[in-house]
Amino acid sequence: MKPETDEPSSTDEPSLPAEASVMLGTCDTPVGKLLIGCSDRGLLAISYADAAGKAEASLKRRVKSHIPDARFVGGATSEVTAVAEQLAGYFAGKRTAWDIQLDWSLTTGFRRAVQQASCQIKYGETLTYGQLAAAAGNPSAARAAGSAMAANPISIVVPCHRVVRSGGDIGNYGGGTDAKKFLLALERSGLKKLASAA
Amino acid sequence: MKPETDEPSSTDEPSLPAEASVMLGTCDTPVGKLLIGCSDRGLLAISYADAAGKAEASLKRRVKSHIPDARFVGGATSEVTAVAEQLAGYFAGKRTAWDIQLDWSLTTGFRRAVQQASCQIKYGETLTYGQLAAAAGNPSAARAAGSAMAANPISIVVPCHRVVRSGGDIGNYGGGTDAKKFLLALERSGLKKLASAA
DNA sequence: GGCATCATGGCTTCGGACAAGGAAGCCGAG
DNA sequence: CTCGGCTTCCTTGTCCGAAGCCATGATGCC
Repeated sequence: MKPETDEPSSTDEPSLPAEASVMLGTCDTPVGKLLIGCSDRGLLAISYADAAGKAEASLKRRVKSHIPDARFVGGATSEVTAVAEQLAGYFAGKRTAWDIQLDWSLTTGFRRAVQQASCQIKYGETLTYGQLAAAAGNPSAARAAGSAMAANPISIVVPCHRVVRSGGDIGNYGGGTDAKKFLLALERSGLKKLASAA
Repeated sequence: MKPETDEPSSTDEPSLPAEASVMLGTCDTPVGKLLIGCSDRGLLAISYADAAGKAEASLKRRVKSHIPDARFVGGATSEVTAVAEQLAGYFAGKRTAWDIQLDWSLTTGFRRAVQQASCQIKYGETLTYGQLAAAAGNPSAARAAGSAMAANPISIVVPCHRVVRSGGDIGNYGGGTDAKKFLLALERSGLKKLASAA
């Protein structure tokens, strides 16, 4: 092993394939059309689509900034359709948890910690931005937790809609407060449905 | 696999041990005392020691900034002594190549590319900063290549002393220009010795 | 209750200041 | 005239500091 290795032997990144493909797709839901992005490592992003291709361009830019050599492939790949199916189940009130491998590549640092902490909030329950910040390790970083939620790359599956203001207010939401209300109502009714079924 | 994973499943870093130990040691050479740092992944750093512990503190800071949870252990570990032995052979004019696993963790981006490219320069040969920049992928970044060499974490083994000015000038060196001259002379005489032995 | 106000913390962005260079041009010595 | 030495103006990737941003929270006032 001479040290004169061309590029690799970086010992840092685990020799990831020079070219990473990211599969893109969409999905229609009661809260609007969603963009779905999957890498070979899991679900990378879910974001709200808009009429113009603005959201998609924004998503692509974001991916590029974290995965410089990403290559985008469209069409309904199995990874994307699997996610879309679980989303359909969720919006039908039948699914209360996800069975999806997540790829956190689009986020780092405290924000990632907050986003991962939010995954602990169970279906139908809510937490305060301050409580979430505490769960992520810094009780006084409530506002930063807000920023983290705003930067959530995987809407709905990473349940940022379950985080509300401390005053009882519902708080803001990237998809609009109406969407946030809808999701929380959906989960409440889903819980009732399950309870009555039992 | 629910998405609610506490911390890991980051899919980004390959689940490295939360605590990385870095072994430190020293080595006396004709160009002065050297600091040697090894991680469990290979040789991390070689830098010129100074009378005060300034160089060591600086090295520790640098390690900390790239490997936040690094823990330093002193003493002559096998990794460090193995490096010291190869250095002794090199300064005795008997060794012309290294058999050491390198850990590039302390450097990134273009600088890492330049430093890795410099490893292609063979014993006793030299390259221009501009040529090196070209080899690293950007022919017009000669000055940036200089910065990269100045930031070289692994002196001597990553042969930044083999890079000289285009005008024929020897150029600068972290260990002092005298040390650079010494190393180049050592390698020239080493080549002659090998030639006469053959 | 509703609202203005300040405090807060992490992240992003930007502008400027570096630094182990290079090439052109100018000048005086030989 | 020619060449070494010098100045001047490129050049480029990083680092550093400052400023701004925000999906909040607690307080005080009406």
